[in-house]
Amino acid sequence: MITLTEENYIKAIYHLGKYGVNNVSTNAIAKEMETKASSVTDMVKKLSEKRYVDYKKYQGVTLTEKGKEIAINIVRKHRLWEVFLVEKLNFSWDEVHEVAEQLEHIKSKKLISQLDAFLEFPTYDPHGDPIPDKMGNIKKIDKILLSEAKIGNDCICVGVQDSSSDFLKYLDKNDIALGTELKVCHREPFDNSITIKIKTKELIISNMIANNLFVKVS
Amino acid sequence: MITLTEENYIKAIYHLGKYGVNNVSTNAIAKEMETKASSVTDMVKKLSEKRYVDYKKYQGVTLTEKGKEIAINIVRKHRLWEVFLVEKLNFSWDEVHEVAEQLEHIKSKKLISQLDAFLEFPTYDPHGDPIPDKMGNIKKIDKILLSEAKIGNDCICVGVQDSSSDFLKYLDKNDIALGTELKVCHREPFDNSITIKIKTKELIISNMIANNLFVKVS
DNA sequence: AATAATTTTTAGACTAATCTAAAAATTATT
DNA sequence: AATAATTTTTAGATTAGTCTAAAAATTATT
Ligand SMILES: [Mn+2]
Ligand SMILES: [Mn+2]
Ligand SMILES: [Mn+2]
Ligand SMILES: [Mn+2]
Repeated sequence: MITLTEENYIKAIYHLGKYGVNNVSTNAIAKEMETKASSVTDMVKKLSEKRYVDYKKYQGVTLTEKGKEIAINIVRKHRLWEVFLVEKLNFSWDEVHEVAEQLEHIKSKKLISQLDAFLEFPTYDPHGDPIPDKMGNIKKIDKILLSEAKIGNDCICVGVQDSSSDFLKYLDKNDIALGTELKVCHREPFDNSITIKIKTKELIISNMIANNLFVKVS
Repeated sequence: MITLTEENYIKAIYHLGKYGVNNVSTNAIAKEMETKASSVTDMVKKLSEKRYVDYKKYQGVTLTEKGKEIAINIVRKHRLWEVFLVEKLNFSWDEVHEVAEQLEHIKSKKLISQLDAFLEFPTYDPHGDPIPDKMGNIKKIDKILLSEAKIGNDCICVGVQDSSSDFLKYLDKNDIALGTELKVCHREPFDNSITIKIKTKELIISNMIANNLFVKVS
């Protein structure tokens, strides 16, 4: 049996290892899990014994196939629940994460397959993140950060890097949602802020904002 | 903060104290929780310190107002989730309990109030048990056990005492569901089995079955 | 190559929840 | 009222997960 805490560690390792990093460090995990490095070492030993990770002292960890499978299944559950909360229970996209963190640990194969069907097999969650299918396959889309778009580009918002409530509320306030079309008009060399145009309205956004919004150039 | 385990103990004490028993014994709790009496004593002390129960050594426990509130809220969540699973996710009534046991511990006020609204404020769960409202009020209906009905009574099934999978599947097999109308035709003195008529079909059911089915005499 | 800084691991302690075995209290039976 | 049976509590261990402080290993800087 796998515990809730083990699941959370595996998920953290998965997220940290996602972008090419294949030896996730103890400190990185500690930061992600908001715990101490010594606790991570203990847990990592246990995960290693249970064959969820490969671990060599001082060398960090990588998920085994078994570990990766578990991680992807948790991510699938998390994102399906987020869709449910937004689509069926009228949550806004900045309210769902916390609840999904709890719901993702509910153990029932049937629950998830029925939920998936009930939601009509969604492929993206409310933040534009792909939902792994039953087999663990994840659809990749070619999105770039708005900060990387070129002047003159016509873009469509497809996701967020950061899904903190503060950031999502900022987007709401400025009428930016997934699917919103915008044009990159100008980049200010001094601070890398950019001017974008949504419909007829111009808006200046900081580099930090642009660094957290994914777009597709159309 | 209240732990998942504490919630389960409080719920067990609530269920055991429901029918007039006001000093729930250590052994009764141990049996309900499938644990040892010594573990119960430890937990009961903790619940007492946290003011969820009143406890005097060797005298059993009763829930405080605070404890009762928590218990009722868990029951509310459990039953709402059961309705969700049956109505929206096509679970059958013998499959929901186990999953609801997990879902009842999810902590989010908004989740439950939105779920309640989404389900259109149901008052009974799939087993005929009343769903407490937001304020903790529980509707009482005058149901009796089928074993207590008199010969000649026209009845309608309104609930089950036992909601084990075996019992519920027996009912399914014999086309007995909540809302099913039946007439009590005969009681066999030897074993207290009774003959009932559903529509035109006669069926003999054991005393044990009749003891676990709630009906309303119409 | 030596030293300094950082990261990681170990050692030992703590809390929550559980267990077994034994002691104490209560309840039932003679 | 004394004894027996049962229930409940205590004492002492165990496991999961966490922490602080110190030791060991790795990496960076001179
Ligand atoms: Mn999320
Ligand atoms: Mn998300
Ligand atoms: Mn149930
Ligand atoms: Mn029920």
